[in-house]
Amino acid sequence: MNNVSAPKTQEELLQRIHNIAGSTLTELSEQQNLTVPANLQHAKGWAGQLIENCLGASAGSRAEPDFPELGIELKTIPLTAAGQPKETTYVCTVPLSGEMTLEWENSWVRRKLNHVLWLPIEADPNIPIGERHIGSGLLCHLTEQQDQILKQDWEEHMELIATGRVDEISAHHGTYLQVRPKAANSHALRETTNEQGERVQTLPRGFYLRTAFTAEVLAQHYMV
Amino acid sequence: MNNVSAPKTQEELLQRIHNIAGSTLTELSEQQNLTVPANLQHAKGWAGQLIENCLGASAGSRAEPDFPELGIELKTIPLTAAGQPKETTYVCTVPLSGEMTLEWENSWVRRKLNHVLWLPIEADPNIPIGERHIGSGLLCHLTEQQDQILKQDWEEHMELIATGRVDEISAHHGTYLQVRPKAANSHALRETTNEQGERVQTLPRGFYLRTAFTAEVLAQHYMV
DNA sequence: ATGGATCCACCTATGGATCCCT
DNA sequence: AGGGATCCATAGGTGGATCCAT
Repeated sequence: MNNVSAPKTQEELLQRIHNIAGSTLTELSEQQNLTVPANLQHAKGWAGQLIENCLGASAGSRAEPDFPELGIELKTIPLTAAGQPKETTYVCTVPLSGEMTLEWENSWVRRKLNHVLWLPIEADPNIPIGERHIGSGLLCHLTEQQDQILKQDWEEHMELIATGRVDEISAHHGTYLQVRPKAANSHALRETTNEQGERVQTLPRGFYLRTAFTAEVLAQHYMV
Repeated sequence: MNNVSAPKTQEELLQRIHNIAGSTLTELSEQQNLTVPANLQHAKGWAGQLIENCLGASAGSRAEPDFPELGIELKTIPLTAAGQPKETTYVCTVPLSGEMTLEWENSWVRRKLNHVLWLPIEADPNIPIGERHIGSGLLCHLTEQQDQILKQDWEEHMELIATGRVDEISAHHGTYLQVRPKAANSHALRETTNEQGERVQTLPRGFYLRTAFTAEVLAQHYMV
């Protein structure tokens, strides 16, 4: 695998995005001397990591945007044949122990989402993995309205988490932001504190963006 | 069956609505000397007609509101256990031949919907028919916004109908107002004119309100 | 053929489960 | 454990079909 250096400026990043727009995953993987998996069943994050490599994102970083110097997070969006987001978008882990930010403005979720480079990728199951095309990237800040709705979702989730009631949260909650399992399997355990203040084990969770949110992000830019 | 006289004023109608609010279908049917069916499978319109009788609506009228002197249409709304409309609401037949109104303001749909007495009825399948309660009636005019959206839906449908393309309309079309089959069965036929101006047979259709519309009507009044 | 509506099979949206890499 | 995500069974929504009375 080639190690591409980090882009030094936003302009450099946008140039790289422009360069790969229209490429297929096969083309990108050849640049990286990687082979394309026959299916994504056992390589779910493959395309995302391939693109991170191509763009010089800092790999495996924690609690930081993918391009820390630029403060920009990269998110691929798998699109159906109809051009709609096919899947929800993982944002970050839900804090279940340790100190929790209780102000939306300082939260991990908001820091990740405030400045995002959205990159659509074809994901119609009829298209072989290697032949799927990369679309045009969109660099977006949250709109006022999106920020308000995400804030409300996040505050409702965090209220339950902070009071030891994370097990009451289901994926049905939240307009844009969901809480869902994020683990190797349903038996995975992580420490947290229950309503009585006792240490107990629970399933690890992540924050996810519903497709309604990402669809809206895309729609905004179709309208420009 | 008792023949209840038509209410002479809007106040009289509202008084009758108030009187039956909270009653069960068994109570109403006893007043009318009718028996409650075990299920609605072979008596789909039973509750609606029972209530028309109780209120003195003019039976089996055509192209007119249920209370012609008052200009008021009666619509029952079946509610799920969660208080949401369970079914779409039939409005009227789609004109497939003869002269067609092409102005929303004069349309049959708008004349029926502009002034409606909505009457919620419990319709949770776990509740036996006779034990289902009548709710509180809501006498409503269309709001400006509802009128605009219905107008747009209706115009889009009528454009296709008037140009002989009714078969291109599916129930997926329309924000609030749908066009769906309205017939004894899928083999029923009715005369219409195709794109070439020839007389052909097609399935009879009706206009229906989506549950999104009736849910909004109810929600407006919860908010008052 | 209109007015009163509900039935029910299908299909799709998605919630919960899972997978790889570092 | 965190970051990259997609898989897939199933519940729920609803589109098309149907039913009775007049």
